Amino acid sequence: MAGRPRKAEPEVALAAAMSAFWQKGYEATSMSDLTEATGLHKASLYQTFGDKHQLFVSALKLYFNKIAKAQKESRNGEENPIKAIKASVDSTIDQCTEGKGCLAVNSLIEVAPFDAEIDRILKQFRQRLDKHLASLVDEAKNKKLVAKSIDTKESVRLISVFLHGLSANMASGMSANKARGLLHDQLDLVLAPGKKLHR
Amino acid sequence: MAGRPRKAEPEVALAAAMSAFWQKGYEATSMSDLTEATGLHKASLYQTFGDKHQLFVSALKLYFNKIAKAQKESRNGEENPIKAIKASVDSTIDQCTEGKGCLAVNSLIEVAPFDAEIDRILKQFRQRLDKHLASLVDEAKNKKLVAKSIDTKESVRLISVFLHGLSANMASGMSANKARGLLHDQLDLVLAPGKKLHR
DNA sequence: AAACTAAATTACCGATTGGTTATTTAAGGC
DNA sequence: GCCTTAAATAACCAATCGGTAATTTAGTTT
Repeated sequence: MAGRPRKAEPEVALAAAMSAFWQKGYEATSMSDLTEATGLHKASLYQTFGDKHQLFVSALKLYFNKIAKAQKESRNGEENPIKAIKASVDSTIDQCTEGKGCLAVNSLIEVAPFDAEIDRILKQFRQRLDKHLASLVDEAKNKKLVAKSIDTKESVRLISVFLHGLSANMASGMSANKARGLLHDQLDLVLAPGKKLHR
Repeated sequence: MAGRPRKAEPEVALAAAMSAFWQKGYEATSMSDLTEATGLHKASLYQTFGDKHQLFVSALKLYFNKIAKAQKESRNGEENPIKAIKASVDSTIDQCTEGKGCLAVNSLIEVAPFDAEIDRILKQFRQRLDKHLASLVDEAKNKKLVAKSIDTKESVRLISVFLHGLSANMASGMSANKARGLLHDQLDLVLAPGKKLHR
């Protein structure tokens, strides 16, 4: 019934592959980069995950689960929806690494324009994150912490686009601290227009 | 003194190469893509522009001249510095193409993290654009079209990061119109906080 | 027309690419 | 101990990669 035991759980290898794609991008990551990162040999990778493209899709989905999980856990009992919003977007920044940025944004630029499947996955994921943010904004409006006149969808868009910009900047060296600072200013502008920036 | 005449001016070939890099990115653009785009044979490209990396550097610089020129021309006698700011950032959006985004932002993510020279060039270019924006903001402050309490550098940063985000979104399909709309909202938030968004 | 010169072209290079096939190794079931 | 099963491995593949050397073509100069 059982054959030779595998040297590593597929999830562990997949996490390593994700990290490799994250660091170098899809095109620049060769199969030999992936074997080095995972510790598995080439044929084992093909047997377990299919070809390079399928492996990339799986890595992206793993990345999404990571982000979504961090986003959900970020609230952690926080009652104030404004603080919950801050915690949520902060967790997104924390998942970006200085010098690597966000795998989803990187892929949006590098591979989505030529790959309908990746494009679909990325758009779907973005929608999920945006809807989560929107529900927090609506909650803040209900609790009168944010003016009713604020357009929820528009506000989320302004924050979301800004996050994309921060990811691009972190990919080329902006520190997480700097990014968080800018992000908080953006949040204040969008959700509490007129409030003085904290600098 | 003179040898065989070239079939195309180097600038024309360079523009074609730039377009190829813009569409597919640095890694994914092969030398054969470049020969096809330029109409020149491989050895001619090497003779005229050096290797692939040097060609890419030249293409980036051409792109910058294009953007900077469009930015400067965008004012075109406009007296109102607020309108000049709008025109300036609009010209940046106009240089982004739906499905391609901005070559500089794409390169910031794809190649700058692994290429010190490209990183240097991109940072230098970003500084030039930001300084131009900053001078327009200061002008607006002097003419009392914008509150003196506004922090120029911070405002420019918020606009610049937002532009990066728009580029990422345009690379994966956002229309130029949509981008311009979001950008104008962002400008209003940053430069005229408290003003109602126009939707 | 012969000499000179620079661009265009062809042919070629070793290395690496993504991907496959055949073989070996290491476990459990009988 | 043998058979089965599944994972690891090694050997191999055509195609393409970026890059170069040698040759041909098409002009100008004298």
